[in-house]
Amino acid sequence: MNKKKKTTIKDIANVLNISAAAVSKALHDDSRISDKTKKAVKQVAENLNYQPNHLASALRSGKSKLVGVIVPRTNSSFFSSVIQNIEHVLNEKGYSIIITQSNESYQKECNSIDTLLFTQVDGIIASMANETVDLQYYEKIKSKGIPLILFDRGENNLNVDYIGIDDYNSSHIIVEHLVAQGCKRIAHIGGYKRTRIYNNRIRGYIDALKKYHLPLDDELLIETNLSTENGRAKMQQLLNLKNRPDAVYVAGDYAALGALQVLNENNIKIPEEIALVGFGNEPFTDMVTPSITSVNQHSAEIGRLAAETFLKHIKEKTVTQKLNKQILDAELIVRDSSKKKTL
Amino acid sequence: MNKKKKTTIKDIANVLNISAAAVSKALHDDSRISDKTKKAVKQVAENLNYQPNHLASALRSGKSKLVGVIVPRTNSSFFSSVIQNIEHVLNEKGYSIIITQSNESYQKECNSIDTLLFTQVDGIIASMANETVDLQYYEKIKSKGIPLILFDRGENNLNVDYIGIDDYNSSHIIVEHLVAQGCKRIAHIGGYKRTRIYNNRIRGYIDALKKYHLPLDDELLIETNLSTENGRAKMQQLLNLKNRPDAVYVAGDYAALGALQVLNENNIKIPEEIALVGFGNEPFTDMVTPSITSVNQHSAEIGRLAAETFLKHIKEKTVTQKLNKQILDAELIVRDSSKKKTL
DNA sequence: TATATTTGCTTAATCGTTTAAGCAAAGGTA
DNA sequence: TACCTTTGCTTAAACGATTAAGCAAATATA
Repeated sequence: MNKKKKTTIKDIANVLNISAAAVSKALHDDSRISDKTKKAVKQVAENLNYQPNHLASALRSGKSKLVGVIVPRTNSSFFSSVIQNIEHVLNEKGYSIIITQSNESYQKECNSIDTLLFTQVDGIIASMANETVDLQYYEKIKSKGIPLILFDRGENNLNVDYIGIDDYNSSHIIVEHLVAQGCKRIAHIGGYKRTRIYNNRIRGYIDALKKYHLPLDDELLIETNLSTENGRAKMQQLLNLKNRPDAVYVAGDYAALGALQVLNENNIKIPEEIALVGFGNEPFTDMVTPSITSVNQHSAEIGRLAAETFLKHIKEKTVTQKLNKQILDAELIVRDSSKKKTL
Repeated sequence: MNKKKKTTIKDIANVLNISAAAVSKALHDDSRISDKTKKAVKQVAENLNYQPNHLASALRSGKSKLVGVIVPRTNSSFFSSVIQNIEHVLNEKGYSIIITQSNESYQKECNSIDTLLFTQVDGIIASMANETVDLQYYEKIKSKGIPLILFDRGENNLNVDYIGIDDYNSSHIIVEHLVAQGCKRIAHIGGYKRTRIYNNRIRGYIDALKKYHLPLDDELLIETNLSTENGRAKMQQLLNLKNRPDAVYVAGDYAALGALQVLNENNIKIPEEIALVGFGNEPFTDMVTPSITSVNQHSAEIGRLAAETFLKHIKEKTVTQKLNKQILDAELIVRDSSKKKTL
């Protein structure tokens, strides 16, 4: 019904009999405009319910004030929290975010990048899909000269900012904890080695085993995509071994959940017979029986840092990007699934 | 490093010695441009890696090709799935979506609306925050003349499109199921009556009790915000009753989880002593022990319909909006928490 | 052959804002 | 009084695309 023409700076200018340029400057508190005019302009703007046309200013200034965020999925507490914090920090500086989900698909990720570039975002903050190995699309972002910030799932070769937790050390902490519980045959259901973070967790696992003089058994180190289904399958595989492990460290909570289900279905006592540790501290780790020990990834901090890193780029107009890692310490949340001894 | 100037249609025009207008038309397959020129233009566009400047076309055409989506939160499987399907449908038609989270806060919701309007979105698809009672900001959207589509949490008074499930009938199905299990004192931990969907669930609960000639006991009908914490508190409240219920229907899965925890902690047999039913079919309902019977809300369908409804508005250039409800049948997923009898 | 229509482009205006350049008036300095 | 600076604005050109209007050449119609 209200097919109201939107108010523009020209309308304001007409009311006050000044130029549109003066209005624009008044609204931006330019020093060359008198206080009297500024006050008048702002008053009229208010009266006419003036809303600046973002498209016009974006076109003219070359800045869209939009930031693209790419995540594998939003329905994980980790990514959701990261997003929330990115949004919070950026909103305060007048930026809006466009969220896209890759659903762990490389194809979808490429589409997302195209969409974001098409929308003229001023920067992209991303966590890569599991599938992603070809970095050509990310190079495309860099070649456009807009800031690219990676978090969680990153890649050294891209030479851009990266924010994440210390995956290598997290594995150490986990193995240390399990050893303290008296575990001697610790298995690892890990992610794919080609993904940096999972590779680090695997390396950390191997080195920690060495440190505690535990045997490194190939049967106990499994790569998978960390879905719940695969967690089930791989746990079953471990149970079929002649020499079963007495602890399983799973590199993702969803897969850990699958493992837990299989253990429960086989009436295996957790943690007495087999202790279980997950990764990610998803809310459900505290809901299931027994609750699953997991690693808190400091999602809020990661989101905040990613946003601030973007803002730093914008402020400094640094076009050259280089590998700049910000690594946070992760935190082990010990729960029933690995608490053999009352500490 | 690559501070490449972006290619514009002028660049293409210069290469071919034709006008920018001709290039624009060629790219849009205008019938008044020869096939030869079209082919040449597209070739050059490809060679120069031309990417249309979305801001410019949006400004000129008055269409940003962006759709705003407002949800209470993204880290629920329901909203995440709705979003995913909205995105899927809209992307195919050349639209991108901007997702914002209200975090159930009215203030944050208003900010989101302002941000989206500022970004010149072509439409808004929203599910309202629990807190929202003042509809003034939603009226603002309507007054801008852009399509507004509500889903899940809607409001009749706004007179806009609404897509959701049949909450009233869902309650009927739940009560019917519990009666079939032999339950005679069915409690309801519901949401706030002021929110339409929770009101419908409460009305459905009351009417279904009447239908099955069960007593309607005020003690057994509780309003709350459906958080896990409140689920715990209200379940405890029910346990403290002299005359305990033999079934509890909770209007949200997170609150149902809290109820489950309290029941487990008090060693109450589920479903033998007290049967439990949740709402929303969150993945964790299938993970906890016992698994929780819940209601599937057809998130994918809702997302698809919301997107298609938006597209219909755009196509028909219908500026006048009216209350147009699309109500889907919900589906009860029976799990251990209410399965007394083997059916 | 003369006129009408179609084809294939060009010109120029436009979307709403920002911003470099310019200019008159007021105030300050010598 | 003559000159310089500052103040407070205006003018006009962008940003990159779309599009109405126009026009010449080619083709069709009478």
